[in-house]
Amino acid sequence: MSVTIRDVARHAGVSVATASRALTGSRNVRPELAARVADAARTLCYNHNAVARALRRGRTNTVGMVVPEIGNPFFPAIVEAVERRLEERGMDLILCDAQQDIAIERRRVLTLVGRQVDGLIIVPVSATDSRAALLEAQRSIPIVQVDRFADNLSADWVGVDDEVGIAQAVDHVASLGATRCVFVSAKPKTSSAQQRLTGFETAVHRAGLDSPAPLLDEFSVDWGRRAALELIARGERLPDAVICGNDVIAFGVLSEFRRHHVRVPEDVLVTGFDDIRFAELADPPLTTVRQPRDRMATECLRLLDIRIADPDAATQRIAISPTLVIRESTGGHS
Amino acid sequence: MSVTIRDVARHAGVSVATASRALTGSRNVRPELAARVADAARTLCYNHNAVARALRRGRTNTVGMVVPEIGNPFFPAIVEAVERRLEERGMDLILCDAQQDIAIERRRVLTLVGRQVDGLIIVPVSATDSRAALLEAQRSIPIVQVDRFADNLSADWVGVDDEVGIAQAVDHVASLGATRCVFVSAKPKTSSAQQRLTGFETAVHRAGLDSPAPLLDEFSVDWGRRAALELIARGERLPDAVICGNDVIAFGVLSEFRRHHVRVPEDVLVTGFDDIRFAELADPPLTTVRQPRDRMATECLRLLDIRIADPDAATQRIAISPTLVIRESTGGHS
DNA sequence: CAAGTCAGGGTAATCGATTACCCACAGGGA
DNA sequence: TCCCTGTGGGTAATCGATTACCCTGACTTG
Repeated sequence: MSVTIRDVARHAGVSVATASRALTGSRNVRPELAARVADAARTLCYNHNAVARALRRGRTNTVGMVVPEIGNPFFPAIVEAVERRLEERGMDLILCDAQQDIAIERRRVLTLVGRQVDGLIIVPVSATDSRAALLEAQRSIPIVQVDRFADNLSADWVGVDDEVGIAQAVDHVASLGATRCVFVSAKPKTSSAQQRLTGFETAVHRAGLDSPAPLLDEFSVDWGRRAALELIARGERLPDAVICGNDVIAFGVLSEFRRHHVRVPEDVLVTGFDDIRFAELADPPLTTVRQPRDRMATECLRLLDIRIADPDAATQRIAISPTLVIRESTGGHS
Repeated sequence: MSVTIRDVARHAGVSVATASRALTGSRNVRPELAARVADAARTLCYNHNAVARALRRGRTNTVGMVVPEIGNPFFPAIVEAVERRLEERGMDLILCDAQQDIAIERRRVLTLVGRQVDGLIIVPVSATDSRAALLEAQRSIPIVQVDRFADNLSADWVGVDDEVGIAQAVDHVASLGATRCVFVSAKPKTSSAQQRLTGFETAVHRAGLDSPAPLLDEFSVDWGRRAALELIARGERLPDAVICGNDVIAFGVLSEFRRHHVRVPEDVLVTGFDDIRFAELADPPLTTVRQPRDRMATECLRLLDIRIADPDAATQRIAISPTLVIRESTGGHS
């Protein structure tokens, strides 16, 4: 059914070795023969079998990527940046979704290893529970973590400095006169959630702000809504500012505040984290901490290159400083 | 470096055939030996080489998927639904982004073919220009198109009935008293854009509405903004309703209207298409046409199964009826 | 002119897993 | 007892491309 290099070789009247060499350019071939091979390949519509090539070469020219859940727009944004970089160098990306489930994540990772990808880029689902699978995979292929990292794992990482990012948000609302400031984020099951939480605590302490107990559950719109409802339902005075652990939470908060006629920024300041594409389209447009995705993607592939070249190179953790983007949810002007 | 089935066989003191049979269960093996093999595999941390298996079996247990641009949240939503279905049956997904570029799309498709995926699910970038690559790929593997389809291509398709969807939106605004109704969408380079356009024209005609020339460019937030600006800049009376070709355009329109103090729905009604996750979080929450993504994913895999089983089965086009979700952008209540 | 070098061709080993094919042996039936 | 069948084991072919290795002939060089 499928056209193989044998067919091409026969059609061109040369050996398979010559056909292969002509097609891949791995060695010189007399121009005349090369042309015959090229013709044969074209007329037969030859398309090389990447599986066979990968088996022989032991490399696939492909990197695998696993994200916790593709439904959170922050991840497609990273994926997009990585894809673009890979595209430039003619490599492919195999993308997998872990559906926020460490069992699925593990299966995906092992599948990618079995598929002989040249490297793995992963945003781990959990700080504690993703470790095992990564440790196992690491014995076979280079791994670079992005955005989040697993605890106690000696693997490269690139992300933003979450503590600095949250501190920027806190300092910003403090400078606007906020004195009571609540943090709505995810349970510290991921490194991001952990670091943003400690970042928040450090920052409010340093700024001398009053902060009720943080509301922690998960990075979702729905949780943002429930948290906002809870704040409203408490009946006490609303905080001056709600610092959200990421943008989707902030979306939920904004939406629920709007529904209950809590005005942002007049009554409460709200900030997010990530600067996903829709942040500037929220009502009001969301002040948030921007993660420099292109920069992250570039660094990420650089780390991967280094590790592919030398699996024993010292592991690096690169924390890029994020920037605060001020919009109307804290009174900025659009 | 890597543990192979040879190592497992040696360690268990059996032949590779037995090891393979024990591990895959492809034939009976004496329980005692099976246990030895299982032990060996466990202690050596054997992970089968999917590349070698694929080469031998000619199947990969994997489907490939190509989407026009993963940045548009509608596509990750479809991907998510497909992934979930595949996960249920223990298959993998290789996802690629075509970056809205038919050259890249072509490369991705051929890569997937070369990688021997068992089937290909694609949302074609262009109605006219995606055809060639798909035609070529079709000779090697089963293809199912989702959401959009390529012209003159005999391939399965599953999507929503765009004409019906747009008609629902038009009828809805007409029932609310709108008499002047403008369509903001993408140039008819994709089947969706084409069908939504003709759907719009048919519907306004049938409803006897007045409609200025449609504003057509691309499915992006930015175009939504520019289109809204243009409507405002014209200086004439704004239309009663703006029907958008998809949700991201509607987001742009809403955002620009808000910036210019055009009230929605009081001054203008606005509708979208797709019902992406953020549609209900827009300000005001967006009335839109919901695409039943799970249903589409299910149908899509069903079609793929049929085609894998019988490559010569008659091609099917399944148009699912979408439902209108009424929210505040047309005066509905949340 | 002999020896050495090099370019370019072919043959066959190789990557790792699966499986077609063959063989030995046990058990059953005539 | 002899033949037949079924079970479970091993050996080696196989998937398709790449490439190690070998060989031939042309060209250089002393």
